[in-house]
Amino acid sequence: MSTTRLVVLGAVKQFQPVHGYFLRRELMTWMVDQWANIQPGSIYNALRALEVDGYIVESGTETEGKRPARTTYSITPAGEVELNRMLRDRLWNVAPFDTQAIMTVASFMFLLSRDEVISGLEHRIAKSDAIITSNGFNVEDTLSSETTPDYVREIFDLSTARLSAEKTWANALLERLRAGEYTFAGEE
Amino acid sequence: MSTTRLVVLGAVKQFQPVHGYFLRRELMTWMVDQWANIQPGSIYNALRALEVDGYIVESGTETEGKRPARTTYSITPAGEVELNRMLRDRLWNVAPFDTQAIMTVASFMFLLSRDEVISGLEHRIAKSDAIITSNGFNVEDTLSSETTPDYVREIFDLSTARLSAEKTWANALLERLRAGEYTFAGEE
DNA sequence: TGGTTATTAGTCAAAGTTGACTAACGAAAG
DNA sequence: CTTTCGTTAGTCAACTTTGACTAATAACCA
Repeated sequence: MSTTRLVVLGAVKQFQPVHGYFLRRELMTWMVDQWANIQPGSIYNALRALEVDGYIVESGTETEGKRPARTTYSITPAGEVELNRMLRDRLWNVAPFDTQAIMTVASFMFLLSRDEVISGLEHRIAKSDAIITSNGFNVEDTLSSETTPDYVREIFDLSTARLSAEKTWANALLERLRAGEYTFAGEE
Repeated sequence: MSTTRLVVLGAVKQFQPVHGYFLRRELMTWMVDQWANIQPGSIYNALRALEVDGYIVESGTETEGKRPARTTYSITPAGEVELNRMLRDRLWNVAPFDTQAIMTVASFMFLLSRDEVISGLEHRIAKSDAIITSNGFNVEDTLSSETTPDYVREIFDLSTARLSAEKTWANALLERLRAGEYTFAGEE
């Protein structure tokens, strides 16, 4: 399932009952449109698709004056399950060239419990170390291979640089989470 | 113009006359399918679209035995201009959440001259510093704003972490480029 | 020598994305 | 007081992406 659907489903959960235009504004203030490349039109498409799949339901159609009608949506129990599954997938899995997973985690981590997020981040850090090591061997192979061009090493070097940066960020966040920053699922 | 089209156009330039399946294999050994999320089907679509726009032309249709026919393509003068324009755009412009531009630069820099790439990387480093500074002010604003949730700071922090990592990578590459590593346009 | 798998080369329907467009309303400016 | 501009709320046709599918040949292996 795509980032767009995860983002829209997560936002519906937080603001339900909610209509498309509200999500559009809200996602902009979170900068989600920036890092996930979500254009307005995609939000309405995601809402329709999520409804077809039974993850959200239409919970009303309001009309203020003669303005265009607003269809509002709410999450279903199946939607809650799917949302947690998608979020958990992003939290626990690290891929060498996936730049959106960690952004999704940063934006929606509070939908999981503090304990799970802390464990997940610790696991991400370990997994990142493993990928960094593997990137090093890939660079060696690239340089000694006759079919792979040498500059492919730059792609692995960039992956390594980014994963290191994300590790630094994750460590800083971990410390703040352990100190009690932010509010997570089941708190208050 | 999208990353897919840039990547396909750049690869056509390097291997012309070239058919879709060759590009598919070649882009895989460069890991382009990984960082640019390019599936096989997208390559054939990009080739058709680039032809319609006049950036490449069909330069033949080979048939070996009773295998499926292979349509081969070559770049046009208009394609060369457009390719340089797109590449230059990625080299000289930095955006806070754009993760593909620098990957494209790493993969296709040798299509520009060594001097331009060196100047462009120097400029990218300066521009990244500016965005990092601006991210800092954005975090301040986020924390003091009543409408923007506090965790949006994590998104800016991640942007800063990544830009720093890319700066480190660019500096290391710059040193090697100044020392003569790789072969660029107009060399040999 | 016959069967299975891998490689070559691509197509296509379904799904998702893009960004320009409509259309009503409120507020500000001249 | 009316024209202009921004905001609200969403649609839609054109385009791109996805990934499962076809269909032939080559390679392996018992």
